[in-house]
Amino acid sequence: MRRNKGDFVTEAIDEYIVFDLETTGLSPEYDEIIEFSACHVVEGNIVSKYGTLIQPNYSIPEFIEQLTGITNDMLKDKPKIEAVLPDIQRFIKGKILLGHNIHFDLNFLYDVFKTHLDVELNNNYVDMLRVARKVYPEFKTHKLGYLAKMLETKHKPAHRALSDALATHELYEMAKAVIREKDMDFSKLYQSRNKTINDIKSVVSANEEGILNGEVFVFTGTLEKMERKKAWELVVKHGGDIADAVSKKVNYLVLGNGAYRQRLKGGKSSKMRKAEALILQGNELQIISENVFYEMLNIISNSE
DNA sequence: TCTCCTCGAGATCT
DNA sequence: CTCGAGGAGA
Repeated sequence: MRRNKGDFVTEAIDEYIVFDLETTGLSPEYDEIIEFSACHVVEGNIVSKYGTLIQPNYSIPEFIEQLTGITNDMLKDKPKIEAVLPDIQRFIKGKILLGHNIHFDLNFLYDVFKTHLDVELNNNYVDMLRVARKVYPEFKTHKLGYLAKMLETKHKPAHRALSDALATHELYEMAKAVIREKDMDFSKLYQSRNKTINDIKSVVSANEEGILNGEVFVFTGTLEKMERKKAWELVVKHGGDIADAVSKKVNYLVLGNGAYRQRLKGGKSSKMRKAEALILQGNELQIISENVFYEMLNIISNSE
């Protein structure tokens, strides 16, 4: 499933929805949501809560029953996801979302929104995991349970949606306090080597009607005719999107001409192997040469 | 030396 | 996904 999610928020925020899910497993594709809990926080205080258990279509694995304490028996009279989705939608509408390793929860939620409401979940979000890694780099791990123990949160995570959401809320408020004390620049929390990609996305104005609209590109190998940065700019200018690594959301892997020739001799980069694996799984991803990329943009290719 | 790039290892969610 | 080590080339 192609996901067009919101953007991560780089500044400290005082109003948000902190939420957590329990699911039947780790895969948004094959597993289901069995519990949703969320709190609306304004200026550090919880002003309202919403939560519900959810009956899945398939029974819960025993491992999940053990982990969460949620049993098949507990869910047999509970509403199905379709029935509670409108309430969830109302509760989070227009708000910034906070969660621990939030992409996990966001992906599940995104998919059910798309399937049952035909809506793309595009709320902006903050990932407590990323914040914790930057604020507490000395910690040996940044799991929710470990953070809660080290920082002595009042609410203890218990692999239940509400307890974990409440712990995440406390941790975020604590992290904001540390950031203020140490005068850290919150926007820097998200800086990585990926920065150049984000820079280009924010600086280059995208053409909404561009010929690459909705297409996601990844480059591998050195390009012959221009710097990779320049190629990224071209993609964004034509309405496309760029990524650093091959994943299911990627539509095109562009091979620098050097890599293309190498491929003819059997040499393959890891990006290429990953792309081929995804294609075998039925994903609509194409591997194209640098020259074909220029042709897509109507830039005349004058070699070979 | 500097910059750009690749690759492997380890992490987090249920 | 993110980080660090190390290659390739200017």
